[in-house]
Amino acid sequence: GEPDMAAESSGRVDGEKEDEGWRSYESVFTNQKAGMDDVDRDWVKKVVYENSKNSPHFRNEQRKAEQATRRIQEMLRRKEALLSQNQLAGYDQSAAKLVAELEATRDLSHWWFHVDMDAFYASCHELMDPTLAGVPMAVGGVGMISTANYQARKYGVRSAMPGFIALKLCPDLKFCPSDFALYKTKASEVRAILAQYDPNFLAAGLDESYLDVTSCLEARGESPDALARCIRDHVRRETGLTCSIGVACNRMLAKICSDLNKPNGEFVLQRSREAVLAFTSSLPVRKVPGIGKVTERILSGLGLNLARDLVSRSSAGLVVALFSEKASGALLRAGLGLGRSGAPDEDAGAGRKGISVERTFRPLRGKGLEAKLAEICAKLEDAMM
DNA sequence: GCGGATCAC
DNA sequence: TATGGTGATCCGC
Repeated sequence: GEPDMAAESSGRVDGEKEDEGWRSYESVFTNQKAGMDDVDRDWVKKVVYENSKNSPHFRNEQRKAEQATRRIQEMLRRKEALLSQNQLAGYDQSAAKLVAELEATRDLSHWWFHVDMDAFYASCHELMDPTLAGVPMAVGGVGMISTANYQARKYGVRSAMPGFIALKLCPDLKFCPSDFALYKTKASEVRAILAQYDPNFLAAGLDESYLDVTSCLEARGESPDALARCIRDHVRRETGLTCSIGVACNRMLAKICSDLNKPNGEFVLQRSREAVLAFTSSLPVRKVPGIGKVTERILSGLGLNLARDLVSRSSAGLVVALFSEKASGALLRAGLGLGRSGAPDEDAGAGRKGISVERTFRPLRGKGLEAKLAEICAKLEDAMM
């Protein structure tokens, strides 16, 4: 069909240009994700763009992107001002001091496991109906997908994607409505197993847990690799679910590591300063928890693409100069590969600090807005009881 | 103290 | 046809 395609694209009506907007439309659906190595990203990008470009949602995304662009330009202006006034040297000095202080807090004495269930919701449904495992399937509906199995990911279908767009990418996609009772049941089965390796393990959502296995390893006289394999086998044997495990000296690094050999794999980062710094030297900043799409763009604008760049002699001062104290501290820590390695803060998860209910609804053109508000308030009232 | 922005899941 | 919901934190007013 190639000649036909060529004829079609050259036979366009005069003055009509093919819409190339998709090339610059960086939706969240095209970045690298586990199971999506073989996806034709340009094709996905194009399909998402074609199905998005005229929607209110798209215009809102554009508004947000433009605002981020202005923020980045403002930071770059401040950088140029500092450079032209030769003020960076002072920041370089205070940054060097901060980095030294942070380095002194490095703790290599723990072994942390981050256990991350593979495509958790989708895998739960596959357990209930094994025929689902062989076909592309997503949890959710035409409105929104919360996760997709690996069959579906081959087509570019992924979490947080609207189902109607996923259907364009994969017309045979099967949907499973969410079943939180099922996920909670399976999650507690998994947690019962993990508690055998660290009774104080830290659950992060239904499908992620952090385990401090330092003492467990000593008691068993085992290597981290062997224990990770043992836990994954144990979970699979007793629940039928696979997981991936990241192993490192702190929770931040362990979390990054659990993603590296997903699904059904593990990654061990050796417990030495050299190994950690070598790791951050090739680690894209976007992999660091807390650095999202916007911060990645800002850092990229400053020429900072790898975590180690954040603490380099030439740019740590820039980070300190341009970001707030909290933000720069977090960035420098990330660059050094520092993270929490002690027992989880007692009062950190002490209690919920807020409660909210929100609903998306179609435009009401002023009519029925108060009724809608009352309805949502009633749901909030329920949630508070 | 509040609302907007950002981020994670 | 059509793009979720909850909670947390930070920051600038």
